[in-house]
Amino acid sequence: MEIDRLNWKILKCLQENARLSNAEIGRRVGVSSPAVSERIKKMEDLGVIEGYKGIVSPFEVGYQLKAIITLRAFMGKLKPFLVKVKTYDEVVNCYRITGDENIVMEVVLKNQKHLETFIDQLIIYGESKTQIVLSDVVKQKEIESLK
Amino acid sequence: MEIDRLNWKILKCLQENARLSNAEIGRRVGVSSPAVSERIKKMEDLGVIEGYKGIVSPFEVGYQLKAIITLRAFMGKLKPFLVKVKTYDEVVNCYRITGDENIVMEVVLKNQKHLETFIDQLIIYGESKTQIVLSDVVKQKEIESLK
DNA sequence: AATGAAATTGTATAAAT
DNA sequence: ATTTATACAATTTCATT
Repeated sequence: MEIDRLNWKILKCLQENARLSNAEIGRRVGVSSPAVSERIKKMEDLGVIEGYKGIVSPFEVGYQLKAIITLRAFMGKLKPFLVKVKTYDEVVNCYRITGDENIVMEVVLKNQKHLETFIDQLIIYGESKTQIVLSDVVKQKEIESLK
Repeated sequence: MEIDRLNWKILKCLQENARLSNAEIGRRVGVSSPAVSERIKKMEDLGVIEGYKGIVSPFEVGYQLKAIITLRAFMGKLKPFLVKVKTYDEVVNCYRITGDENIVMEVVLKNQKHLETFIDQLIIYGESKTQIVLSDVVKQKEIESLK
């Protein structure tokens, strides 16, 4: 697909604030609202835009801890884990990766006790390593046009 | 703050599709649109809602590789890195963590060559380890009410 | 592919329960 | 704190260029 300069401007607006009206986006990028609407629809249909997410602060709703947990799955345990991990409310992101560890997860937790019970659930699937997140340095940075 | 059942329903709607109108959210959760509007505004003001992001597919816009890169910073190099990392378009998430490594990053890249040039930029800051992402198992899972 | 105009729908503000 | 009423604004559809 051809993402022209105008579409990139629209994507920038939507990545900054997905609840902007088409009219407001139109004003910012210099076209009419039906034009914005049509371009957005096309990018949705083509999968360039995957969706629009309201970002909830885990901290403000009671998740006081964030951790990065890697898992080195036991033989035959990777596939069952890939199914199970989708059911954990605590896991906000999970990737299958190359290397000694098979899995890396970003996890939100209430407190140490919650962390302990969560890690206990992992032991049947493999060896886990936990690193506590001290701070978010970069948070869901916008995707930009590659040069 | 008290997030009641109604606010959780509204948050669920917004996390699924941030571009839903207040009227549509009202229909789904069973209240009028001004009620939705006021509750959303309050949650925004309190920081429960951090924002609304349009999600762009890195793959569809030409980033063919995703990697998890950890960095063990050299003495005195962590702080300069924390400043520098915010300027990299490739880094979509970056956390400071406990443990041997100080930093973990989620990075999007065009291809192997791009990965190489990116990693080369890191060598002045510390020792990096790169793991290629094979698949997204869980992707920006919604935050749910803790029981 | 973008605009302009008409009909529909949504938003914001106020007053009232 | 939510609803209803109202005025204003935005969205969608369609005809036009």
